[in-house]
Amino acid sequence: MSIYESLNNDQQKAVMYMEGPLLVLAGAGSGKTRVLTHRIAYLIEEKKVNPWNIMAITFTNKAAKEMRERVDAIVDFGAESVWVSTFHSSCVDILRKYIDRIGYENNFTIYDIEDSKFVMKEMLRRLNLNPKIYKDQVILAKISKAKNALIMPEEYEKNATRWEEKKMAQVYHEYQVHLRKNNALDFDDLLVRTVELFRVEPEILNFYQERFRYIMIDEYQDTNTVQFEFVRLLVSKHKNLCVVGDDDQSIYKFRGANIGNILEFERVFPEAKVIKLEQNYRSTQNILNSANEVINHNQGRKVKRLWTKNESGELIHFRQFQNEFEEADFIAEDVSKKVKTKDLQYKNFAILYRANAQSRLFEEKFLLANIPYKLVGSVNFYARKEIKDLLAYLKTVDNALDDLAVQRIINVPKRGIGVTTLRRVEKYAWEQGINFYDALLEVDSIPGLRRNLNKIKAFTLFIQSLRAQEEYLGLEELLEKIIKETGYLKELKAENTEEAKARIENIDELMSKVANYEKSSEQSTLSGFLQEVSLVSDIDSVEDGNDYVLMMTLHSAKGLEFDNVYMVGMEDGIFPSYLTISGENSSELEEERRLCYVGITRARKTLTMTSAMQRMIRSEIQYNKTSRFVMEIPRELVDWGWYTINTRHSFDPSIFGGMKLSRRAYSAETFKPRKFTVNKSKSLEYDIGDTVCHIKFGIGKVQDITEGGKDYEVTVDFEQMGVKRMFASFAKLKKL
DNA sequence: TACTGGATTATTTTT
DNA sequence: TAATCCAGTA
Repeated sequence: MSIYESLNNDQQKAVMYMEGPLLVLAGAGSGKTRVLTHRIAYLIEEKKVNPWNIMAITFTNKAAKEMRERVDAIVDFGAESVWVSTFHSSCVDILRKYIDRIGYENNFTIYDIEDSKFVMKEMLRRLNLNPKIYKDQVILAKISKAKNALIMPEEYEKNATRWEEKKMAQVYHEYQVHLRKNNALDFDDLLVRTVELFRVEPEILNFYQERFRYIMIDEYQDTNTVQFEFVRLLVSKHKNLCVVGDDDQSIYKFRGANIGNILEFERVFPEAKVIKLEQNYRSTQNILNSANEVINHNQGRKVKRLWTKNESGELIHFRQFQNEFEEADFIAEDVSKKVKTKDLQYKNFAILYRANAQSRLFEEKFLLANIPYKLVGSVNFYARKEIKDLLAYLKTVDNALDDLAVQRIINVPKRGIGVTTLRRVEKYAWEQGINFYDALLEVDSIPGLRRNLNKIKAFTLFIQSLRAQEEYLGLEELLEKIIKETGYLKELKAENTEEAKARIENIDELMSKVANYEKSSEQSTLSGFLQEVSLVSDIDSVEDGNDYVLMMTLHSAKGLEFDNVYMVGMEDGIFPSYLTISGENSSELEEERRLCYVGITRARKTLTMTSAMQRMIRSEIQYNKTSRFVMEIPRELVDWGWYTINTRHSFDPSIFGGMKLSRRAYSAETFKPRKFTVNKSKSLEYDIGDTVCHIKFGIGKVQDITEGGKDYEVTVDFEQMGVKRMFASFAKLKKL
């Protein structure tokens, strides 16, 4: 039997249609990834297309990785030469080869948002603009928007009518000048510069047109104008384009995603064929019907109606609570109960919320209930301070052209080199037209630095010695050396706070990532590692093997699926968010509704929506109505519970006394379930009868230890909290 | 230069 | 609530 027989009719059509541009309108859970992977297989095996000529583009590394694995699994030969990558990494690969044609050097650095902000702040200061009016974030957002719409500074200037816009254009221009001078690109530039390269160098474009004869794009509804142009240029020769998307799942308009790309696909490519995939393989009938009804309240969409052969399943559960504490309590208890009684795994559950700030309470409750969880988002691993510091050292050693990296670490740890000194060096570098680091090397000729001469020399000496050693030291050893000789770790250890401990763990994790990189890549170089690291996001780290409940925003959940989903904070003012209902802009409300649709369709078996009547928001108590989205679900599809009167979960303030998490962003790392699997083989450092200490529950006596499937389960009688059972590796008990 | 405290200000964010 | 920024002080 051929692999294509397992596909339904529409899927087969989508896989086999080869006559020009194809738009696959794939509803949630309709097997779009299957279509893409099978299409790749079909091209290679039936159409005898050289795998080398096939390009598949996704948005996240995670999606790319998954697609790669699935292609590997169904294609016998040549799968590894298929180009499967994200927009951004594809562009990086192209630019590393050819960006010198448009006035950069091929070893450019990539700025993340934090870097851009830092640069922007400095720039605004230099331009003497009032930071009260010119806010770095606002300006960067505008620049990003312009870039995503492929508007260059010159054009921005031309379009500007009002005075502020003219000023804005000037800032945009300056910012680009700065980037170029530092041989740096921000995320948006990766796309913009590639398009520019294609436009000015036809033979390079031609090369890639010949190379990528068959192009496939996933999540097409979230492409922005630059991405579209990138694709359009590439396919304009052979016209073998297949895009897969769902206009109902377009949720990144605020970041420049152009829903017109999908809605007007047929206009841009008049010969295009459209195939709809409406059979859903993921969810129950009830979940699907709810999703259909909700999304039906939107105007201006391509009409689709998902159906499934799956059973109708449970009703949608809705529970309203007095306040947010009860809400979190209920969910923690519900998960716990289901895991115990129904023999489910933690990884079958996900909690989805509108904004990251909502995660805190759930973390606290899950900690207390001993439920392993992983928080996705909020702070990207590589954006954490300690990680960025160490990476900045590596960058400086690798290539001291990156002024930003040098400036970041010159006084970390504290070397007594302050802002005034830095300004002087900067000024000197500016006047001489040299790099910051090179200016540091000429410190003797910089006026007004007498007192700090030696401090600076000590720093440059340190960097030079690291560079000298880079050649024969491995990456791991190099990093180790930096950590040791800067005293970075020592300083953190001395702090002895929860936060410092979390940072130390992150550093350990970085070490293992470096080690991993060295092992997995054929020729590991410092530059290679730094590049790999610059384009990863938090969601990429979610792996199927680990057993934990996932907590994330509705946005990050796109593309994922779970047996049991909780959508929390279903209140008007939270979701849909306050700003979208107060403004009379219905298109923003529609985007929120699409977000809701995305949330609902993540669920395979059960969906629980919760809301609180009362909620503390920024130290103010808010009273919110139940979300209009909940009301848009037909009444008969919902189990309304007892609507609100649920005495069992009444709020007991004593539970919260002294239990605040030190810091949200770090706590999740502290409870990495990774440690779960690792620890099992080791025996425990404590035994029955020992006195142990738990970071939240305090001191207690071990009553029992049993060996479970993956881990030891320990029963402890705590002085304050009473008897608790917990997983050993998760609880991290310390013997006293 | 480095630290402290008061004022200020808040979505969502694949890279 | 909580993070960030700036001004004033040690």
